[in-house]
Amino acid sequence: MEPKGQALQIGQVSKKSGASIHTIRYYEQIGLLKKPARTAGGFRLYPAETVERLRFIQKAQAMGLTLKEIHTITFCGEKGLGPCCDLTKDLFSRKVRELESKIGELEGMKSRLKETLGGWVKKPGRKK
Amino acid sequence: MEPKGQALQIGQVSKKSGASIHTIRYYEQIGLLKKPARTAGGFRLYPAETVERLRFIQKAQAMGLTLKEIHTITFCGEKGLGPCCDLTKDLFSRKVRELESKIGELEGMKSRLKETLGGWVKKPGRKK
DNA sequence: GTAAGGTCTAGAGCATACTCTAGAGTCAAG
DNA sequence: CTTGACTCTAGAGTATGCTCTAGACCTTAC
Repeated sequence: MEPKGQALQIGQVSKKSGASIHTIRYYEQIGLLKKPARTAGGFRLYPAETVERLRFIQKAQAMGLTLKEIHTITFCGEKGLGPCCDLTKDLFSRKVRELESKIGELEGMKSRLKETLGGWVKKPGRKK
Repeated sequence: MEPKGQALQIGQVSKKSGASIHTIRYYEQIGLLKKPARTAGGFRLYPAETVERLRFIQKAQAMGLTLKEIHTITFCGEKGLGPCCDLTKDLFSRKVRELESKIGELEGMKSRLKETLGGWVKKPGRKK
């Protein structure tokens, strides 16, 4: 295999991906990123794909997945990226239901709040 | 002043309010409940209102308020309960807007998820 | 007086996802 | 070889709202 592009240091990965250096190391710590190669001196050296991976993680977070869930789906097919098995599909379906119930909850809160507010505005200082 | 009802120990307050003993002590710690009277031996003695107050807190949480916000509104009128000033109204209005934006966010997540799912179902294993 | 059960305190632990620090070591340019 | 920018580790801190523990102490009934 030819060397595809040169390895990136953590700071470069950080800039390209938008994830902070701290976050990248944190992800490694919790197993969300594989341990990268190192220089003789101990600096991390990442392949270019890592930037993609971080972007994928960001997108998944934007879809409401937790890091744990992202970990599950990105390693379930061993490749590390993309939809790969029923596990992922199930997770997504479950997540949709979760989001729906959360939305319902929030809407309940909202209407309770609005009701309360409306009551105050209409009869300020008056007891029912 | 006549003694109105008898004082309750923390366990009784817990049972009547549904809040755990730990939670009640935690609320005291963060200032959400006033420090209660004590027996000679140091046991907390609560007036019956405390149960009401805990129920109020639960309701407020169900409306999406944080403990900090509940603290603000319940002490802004010095009485400890109910709507009392513009501060509370403002908080509620702000909260409604917050909830609306959260709902929008979740709905965005949901549609992104559903879209992704739909794509997988329609063309399983096929690259675009 | 003694036993059972309730309560006390200070502090640690949990879950999530970071965020930051200190102090030391590394790398590349000039 | 020095300088400056970058990176390293281990661990603490942030925010929210609890939840639990250990070991001691209090209360009440018998």
